[in-house]
Amino acid sequence: MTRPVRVRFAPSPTGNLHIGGARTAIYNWAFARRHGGSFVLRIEDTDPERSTTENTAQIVRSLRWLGLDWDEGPEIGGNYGPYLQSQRFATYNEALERLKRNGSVYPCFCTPDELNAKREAAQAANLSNTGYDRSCRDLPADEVAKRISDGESHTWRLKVPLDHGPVTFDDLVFGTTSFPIEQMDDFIILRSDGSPTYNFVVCIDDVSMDISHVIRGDDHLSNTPKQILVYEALGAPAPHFAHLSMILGPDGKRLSKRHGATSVEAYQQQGFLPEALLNYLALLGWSLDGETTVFSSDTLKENFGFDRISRNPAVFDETKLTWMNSAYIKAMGASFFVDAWLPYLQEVGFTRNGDTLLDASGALLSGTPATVEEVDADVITNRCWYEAIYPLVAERAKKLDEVNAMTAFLFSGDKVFYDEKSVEKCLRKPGIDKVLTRCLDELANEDMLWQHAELEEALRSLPEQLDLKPKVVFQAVRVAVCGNMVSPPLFESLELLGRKRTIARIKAARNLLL
RNA sequence: GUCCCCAUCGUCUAGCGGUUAGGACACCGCCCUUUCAAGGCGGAGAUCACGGGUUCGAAUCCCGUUGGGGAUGCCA
Repeated sequence: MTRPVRVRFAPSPTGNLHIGGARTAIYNWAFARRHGGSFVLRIEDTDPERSTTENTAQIVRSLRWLGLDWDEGPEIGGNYGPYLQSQRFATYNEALERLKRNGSVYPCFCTPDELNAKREAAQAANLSNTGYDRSCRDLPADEVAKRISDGESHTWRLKVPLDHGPVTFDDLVFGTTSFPIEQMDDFIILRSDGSPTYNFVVCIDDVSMDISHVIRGDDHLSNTPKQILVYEALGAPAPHFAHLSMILGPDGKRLSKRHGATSVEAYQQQGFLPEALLNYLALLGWSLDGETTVFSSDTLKENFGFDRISRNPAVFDETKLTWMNSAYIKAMGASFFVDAWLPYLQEVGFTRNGDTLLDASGALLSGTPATVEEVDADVITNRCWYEAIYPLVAERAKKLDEVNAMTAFLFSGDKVFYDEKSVEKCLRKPGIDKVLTRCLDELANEDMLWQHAELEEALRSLPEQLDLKPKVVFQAVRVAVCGNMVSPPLFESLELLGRKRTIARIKAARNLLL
């Protein structure tokens, strides 16, 4: 009989969702979906000092943003709740009482200071085992009863069975792993303040939530034998374990804040698409076939398995993530693009008929940014125009946050922010005023359709007529209209800008030269 | 110190006894081109950490060494 697949992602809300946590969540999710099982979200908030509800909400938001869904969790409930560890203390107490009755735990009256002293002494003496010396393990029962009734501060420790033999388990990623019992410490499962510790509660929860597979970070590999001992004391079957190797920073050290952005939220803000992050993270330690790098979450769900998970730690390569993101932008299509771009438009207050002139750093020079509602309304009524921008930026933008700068010239009315270097190089040259004049002549025809093909048709012969290189002519027009020698394709840009503004800008640029 | 884990191009990886060691990112050329990109084509880049075995044959199996990571908390 194989029991139904039930997996969980159990972050502790002491910060927002970390890249490493996100990958763990993705693998849990993919495994559950692959096997038609359940994916449970459990919040490990037993440390009231560092846990906040805001962090919990942020983690939930990030997971959702990534496109993950779960079957049970704090905000959606389920048959195995509550899903906040802080609300499960009754379960932990009950389990502890059970362990007290069957003699697998004992009270320890050693103070933290004593323990520290012993530990330091053991380390100084180069002892092979620097764990607890078990001095409280065999205290006479009457003494124990008296000290407890006297109210003496004490913890509860797991009584490791000394004749147990090595603790062995088959890790789905690392294979058979074994720990000598002599190394196992009689670790604390209940603190002197009455709160249970991680290695205890995690077992209780996984048992009572009927978790079949524990998929988590490699940093828990050495905790696993401890937990197996707890399962055994409880008389409960241990789940299967799958440990995932760590994600490292570029320096080969464990990924942390000092490596820069490490939260999912930070990548979201930078303009990464959830599909791209998910794809990249999925590939960081797992491979579909060794060849395919871009694949959908459906493909992941259908193919994920532990047999193709790598055991070595992986360096997080933001360059490759960025490339992946650009691939997703190229493939997403105009409609999804506009939806994804919207928040960035709202941030600067761009609208089709706006006049927000920004300088090179993105600071407002003149004009009035639109409100969020106005941007919203504008995108709804001019959806086609916004979607027409997509092909211009799709091949250029690697991240969404770059799109505003790329298209700012479309939102500044008749004015243009001129990049000084571009003006010097492409505009302030002898004869350019004539180029612009001729250009205006060609565009003066009111009957001409203002579309890129017609515009190109109208201007294509200009270089030959003026006996100039195409580059000289078109770069001049580009700077006149866009303010910069680097811009999206010229004729498409003119089309989007419109007849009136294009002509106004070229005239303004010519006047600048005269 | 002790225990556990890991080791293929700069990076992510494929490989699971016989391959010219494959792919992707990044990098370098060339082509395309009115800018920037994108795209196409090509290139360089890995004595498979090192040393011993086993085998007709080892990146693949075994042992050791070195290096890295993790654990060793009244954190999770």
